[in-house]
Amino acid sequence: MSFFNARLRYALCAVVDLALQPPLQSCQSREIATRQGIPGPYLDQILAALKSAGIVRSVRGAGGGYNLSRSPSKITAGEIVKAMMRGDQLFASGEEAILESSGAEWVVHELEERVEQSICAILESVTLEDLAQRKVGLDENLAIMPSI
Amino acid sequence: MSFFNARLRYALCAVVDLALQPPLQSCQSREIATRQGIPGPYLDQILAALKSAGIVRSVRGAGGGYNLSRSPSKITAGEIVKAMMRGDQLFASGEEAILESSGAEWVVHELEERVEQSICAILESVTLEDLAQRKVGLDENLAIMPSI
DNA sequence: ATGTAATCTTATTGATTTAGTATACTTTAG
DNA sequence: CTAAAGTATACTAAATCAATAAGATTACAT
Repeated sequence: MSFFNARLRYALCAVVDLALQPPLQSCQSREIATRQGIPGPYLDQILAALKSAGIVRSVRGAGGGYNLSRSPSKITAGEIVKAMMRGDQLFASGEEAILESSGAEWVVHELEERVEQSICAILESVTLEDLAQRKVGLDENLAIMPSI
Repeated sequence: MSFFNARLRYALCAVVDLALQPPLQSCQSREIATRQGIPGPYLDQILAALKSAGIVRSVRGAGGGYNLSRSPSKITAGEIVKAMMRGDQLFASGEEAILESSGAEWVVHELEERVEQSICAILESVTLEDLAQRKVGLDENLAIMPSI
């Protein structure tokens, strides 16, 4: 099942990682990779996709790296998810064809649409700031009661 | 993206089809297949999975077929979805391992869980009766205003 | 009994996607 | 110039998807 795949999870981790770094300072992809346990070259592909979606910026050359292109409070989880979808738009293909068919496809399609709507609503309501703050909170708890 | 795949869509169509047939009467898989435009032998596999999940019953031999094992109002879309998931339980694998990790996996996991919760809530709130009635309603509309 | 109509079971296949790896190239700070 | 970074493309092994194929099993009808 799991609607999230490794690529998306890695992207979200990477971007939360960036949100937790001091801003205005660019951060090497390898640092992110080791902190988050993501295979280095694979993360590069993901960062490239995030860049072309306008979510991160990059500075090339020695001393370069990545940083968020906007403040974490202005980036939603939904944007990351959209950036991670290869080509296949949600509901691109011909709806008329389905409507015409005498089968139950249309009703099923409506259900599917309803589910996707609710997914989008959640993802768009969660910002990177929310996720980053949540992580800080959890880390503090873990520091107080280490490995129960 | 699309959280629904062909197998699941076929299963939902098949089961809505059964809900629309006169009850207590078993219905051949081939009839369902042609009505719903599903490849015959593929539907057989799907019906087998639905059977072992206790959603449909079957009568073997000549004159046999399939029917719902409960009234459509007592079967939710969520059950169909669960029945169509091969083995991979939602959130089977070790949560502790994720919690221990210093990365952002846990926060991402929480988000994922929240999304799945909302999907389940929708799917469990929709019954086969709802879907079947909706289909009947649409078919009536289509009869009144044929191919605008 | 036997034929046949139906479900049931298992295996195979080709295409696609996933999750990486590998390699080479480009840009730029120092 | 050169080393440190990102960029780009191609490749691969494994898994999954959507079927197809072939046969086994069951039960009703005659």
